Amino acid sequence: MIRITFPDGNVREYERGVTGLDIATSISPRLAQDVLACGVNGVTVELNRPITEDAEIALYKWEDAEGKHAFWHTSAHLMAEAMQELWPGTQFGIGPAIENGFYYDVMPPQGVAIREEDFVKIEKKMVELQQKKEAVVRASISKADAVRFFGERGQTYKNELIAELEDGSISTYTQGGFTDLCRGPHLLNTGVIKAVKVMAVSSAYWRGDDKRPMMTRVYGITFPKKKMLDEYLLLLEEAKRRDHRKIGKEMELFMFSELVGKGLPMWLPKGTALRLRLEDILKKIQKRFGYQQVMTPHIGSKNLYVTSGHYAKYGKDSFQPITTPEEGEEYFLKPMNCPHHCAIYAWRPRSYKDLPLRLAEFGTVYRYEQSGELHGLTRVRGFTQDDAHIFCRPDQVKQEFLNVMDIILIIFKALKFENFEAQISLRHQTDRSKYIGQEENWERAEQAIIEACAEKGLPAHVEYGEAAFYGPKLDFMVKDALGRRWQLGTIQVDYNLPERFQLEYTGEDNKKHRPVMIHRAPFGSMERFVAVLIEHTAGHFPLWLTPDQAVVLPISDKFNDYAQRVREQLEAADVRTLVDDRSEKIGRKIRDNEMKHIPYLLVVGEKEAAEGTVAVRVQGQQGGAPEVMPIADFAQRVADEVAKQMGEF
RNA sequence: GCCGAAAUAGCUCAGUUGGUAGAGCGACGCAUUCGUAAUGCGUAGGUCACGAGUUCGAGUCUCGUUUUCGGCUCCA
Repeated sequence: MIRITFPDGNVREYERGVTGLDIATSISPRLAQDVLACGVNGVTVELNRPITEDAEIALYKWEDAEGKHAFWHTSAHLMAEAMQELWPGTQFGIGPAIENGFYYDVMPPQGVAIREEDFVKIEKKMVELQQKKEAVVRASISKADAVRFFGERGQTYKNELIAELEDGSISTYTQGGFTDLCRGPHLLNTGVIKAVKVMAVSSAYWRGDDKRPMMTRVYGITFPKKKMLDEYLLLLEEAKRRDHRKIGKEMELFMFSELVGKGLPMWLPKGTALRLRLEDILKKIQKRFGYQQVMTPHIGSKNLYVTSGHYAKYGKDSFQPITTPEEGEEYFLKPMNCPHHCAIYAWRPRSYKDLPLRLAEFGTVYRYEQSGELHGLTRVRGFTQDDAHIFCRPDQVKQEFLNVMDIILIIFKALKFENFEAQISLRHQTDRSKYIGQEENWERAEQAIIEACAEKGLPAHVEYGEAAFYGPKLDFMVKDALGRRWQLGTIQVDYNLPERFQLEYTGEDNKKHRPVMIHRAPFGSMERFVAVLIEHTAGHFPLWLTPDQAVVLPISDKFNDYAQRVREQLEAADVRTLVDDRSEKIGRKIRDNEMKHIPYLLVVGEKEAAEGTVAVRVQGQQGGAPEVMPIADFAQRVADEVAKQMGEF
């Protein structure tokens, strides 16, 4: 008998050689039906793997990441099997499960190109194969046998993978007529894959290397129930509706111009209004936290970047220098604000009494992003960071971190960003050759970050080896409508720039010391933040942010003048309104969703015409009578709501 | 940057084997003054992204360029 420990700490005894499925069956038939994979001492394996010694076990269902992973990994094999049948001679690369589904990199036979038209064909074949309910069989195989097996089938990519594996650790999985080199784990049977959808096809280099052959990457997703697929597709539709590029256009927030240049967003009046409101709020908070606003030029001399070290590292891969009539004079568009801020620090001798010195700037920077990387407002070539640099003593790092975290959390909370993650990036645990700065300072800063997170009760996961060479950092990631993770707020410790710029302060001991620099940007960049904010709220911004708080809608042209007067009164009371003197057109606009992001609809007309009243309808409210109230009351209502939303600040 | 797809009116899109450029919405004008997501009629608006080529003839076929989209790679 062996002892099996469950996640809740329960222990049960089973026969030696018991499988995950046996254990699930012993608990309940329902569980046996739902379980997809199991974890044995932290390693995920298939359900029929015999367990031969005492172990901690976890049973994974669809709801668990591990269960989904096995499900999709097996689905990738199923898709490969389908492609092998459709296009014999297809060579297979790798086919992993990903966050939403799976993909398989394949090299179709000469003359075959997999296109969107083929998706249905692949899906049909997958369903056909799935209905055979083929068992997925694992086999351990020697390296020599593996080489022979895949060699005979012309699977050169597989052979390349095998070459890197250790003999004795190689396994294959077979279902029906398809055998794949794979570590697993997999489902026991393809029969549970009830709903399949091929999502996309694109290309990817073999092993991500642009010197290697270009393979066809086919993306798919599968579910144990048809209904779940339908729901997922609906979610994707919803995500498309929330796309910041679409809403940005609808709301007239920003634009791009081929004439101006790619990746260079321009903020339209409404977008600018929204952005300025965000900036104002942050400025207000920063003032409270002892920041000083500065302004610096958009370009800097080559020497500035040679000093900072950025020239050596990025000079060739950035926007190329601006030259002047003067021989040998070169300037660069600034890719970050730090060097300028360092220059401000060095402007005059600093005392320990000056620290922490917190310099803030909404600084527009220019980075030469690869053209294929550009994406709406989330990845652009010109953007504005809500930047600040804190120069402080090493022992002040923790307190400064706590303060910055406060700022970020105030903002995230006010905007109801709950779906964020924090990541602490520290040095590699063993290899510390690439890091600059004193061991003692690193140690102290890393500890400070960890402690600061703990003190704020912020769940953060630690990534070793992810720190920049110049210092550890804490990043805040938010998910957008499509589940993509975007880095927004960031706090980074920097030992490098103070060194390179020879920054100093005079300490209590009357000796020169080197300050620590902290980079921080709660929003990250205004562009990306607004993009994520749009997708997060689907364009329904908090009342204090939205460019138009209300539409004043005359029921007929007879009331145009009245609507105009109502608007004036509201504007005088700081309510931002939009008015059109053609009621039916407004109606159409709203129906066509051009104004669906404006929170209030104010109808003015005869019934309400008692001078000084409006009929208030909340956007999205269907039917029913609007609420009639005096104009002043509405203005008060908006003011109250805004005050409530801004109470945090 | 690489692979693939796309680009037609302000917006969303149609345009069938190459034969005079289309719709809905929007804009503008006229009429309507009507009762709670909303009227009718009309007008203007396009070098079919740009540049070459094939052809009697190109939105449609070929090549190049630009931009956008989906991926890859990269990311201070």
